[in-house]
Amino acid sequence: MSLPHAILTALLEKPSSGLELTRRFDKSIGFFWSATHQQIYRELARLEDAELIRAVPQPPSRGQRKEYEVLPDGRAELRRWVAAGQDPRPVRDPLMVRVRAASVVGTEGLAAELHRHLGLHRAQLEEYRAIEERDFPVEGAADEDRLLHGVLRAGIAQESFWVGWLAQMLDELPPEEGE
Amino acid sequence: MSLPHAILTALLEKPSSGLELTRRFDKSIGFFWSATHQQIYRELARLEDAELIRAVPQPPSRGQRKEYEVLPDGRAELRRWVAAGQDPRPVRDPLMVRVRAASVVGTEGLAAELHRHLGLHRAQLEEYRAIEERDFPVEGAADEDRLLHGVLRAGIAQESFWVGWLAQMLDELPPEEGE
DNA sequence: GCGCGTTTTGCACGCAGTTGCATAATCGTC
DNA sequence: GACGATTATGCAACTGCGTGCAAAACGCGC
Repeated sequence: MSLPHAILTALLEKPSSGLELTRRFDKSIGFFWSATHQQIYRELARLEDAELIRAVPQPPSRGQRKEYEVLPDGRAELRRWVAAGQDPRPVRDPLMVRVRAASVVGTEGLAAELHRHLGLHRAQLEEYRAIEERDFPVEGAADEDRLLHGVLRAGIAQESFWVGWLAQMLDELPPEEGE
Repeated sequence: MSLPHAILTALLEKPSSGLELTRRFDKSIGFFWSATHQQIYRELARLEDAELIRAVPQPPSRGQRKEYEVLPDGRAELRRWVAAGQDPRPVRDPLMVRVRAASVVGTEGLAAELHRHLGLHRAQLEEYRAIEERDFPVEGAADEDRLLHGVLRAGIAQESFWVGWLAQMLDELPPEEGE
């Protein structure tokens, strides 16, 4: 259950409304924990219920912005969670299943799909690299920055791996018609 | 929705009962698409309903082994699925969320958790390497084998990445008491 | 100041996956 | 041949997440 804690983190970085959060997720935390706006609204309501966050006083009504901020209990809960243990979640990679299936029923149509993924991962890699240049231009920063940079480096390494792996697989794959 | 196709693949490699499937999942396909026995039983029932697989004739009763095999329609469906497109699922990595949270509320307790993960990934890497030595001792095999070896190489690369990344993060992290 | 699109929040439903428990057959042991 | 442990299948309830849709406020144009 990481979503509530991802939201607490985002709100500590900057108090926001549901929609703002959704947008910030799309280009930072969401790289590692994606969430739709409904998930976020639901979770904000739960966190407010649990009194870990609160909406800054405003006339509450539907369709009206509600700005949330983290309460002391929320910060404490996040601190507790950072130290808590949690096993890595089991891997679930449809592409690997697909390749395995192809080894049984034939590789027809597989190359195109690998190609498409290659493009997607290349694009993501570019995006990460751009963020790195923008946010971490020099080495030797503060502890806080080193952690954030570390997370970004993980993303870059993962995407680099996929780009390399997909290229190699496409190389080894018997060519298809219409390529 | 990869589970039914993972099961079809496994059944094509070798007709099996539900429990056998569960066990084979735990040490092959399950590395990339884990599943519990309940998921597998439910999915087998659905696949049988859809007439993609069938139970080889036996006195059907509870607690009695039911061996399943893939029907022609099932093989066709799997072939169709291999060529189908599917976007990579959004990443969901609790550990990255945790590190990011730590950059806001402090790293207390984080090192221990990173250390634990390092151990787990090291162990998984060992397991993959053992499988590689056992199943793919030499290069230049058949197409089918090259695909399977490719999937395994992906697993090895991922685990290697984690081991390296975690070691570096632990290196950079300020040391804690009681380490 | 009225209509209309946009922004922001939210509900309802369904599916995939997990956990806990139940039930039936089988096998070993004394 | 009775008992308990193990094997094998399955049901029920719950949770997290995704999709589709609705509803309230706001902003803009005329």
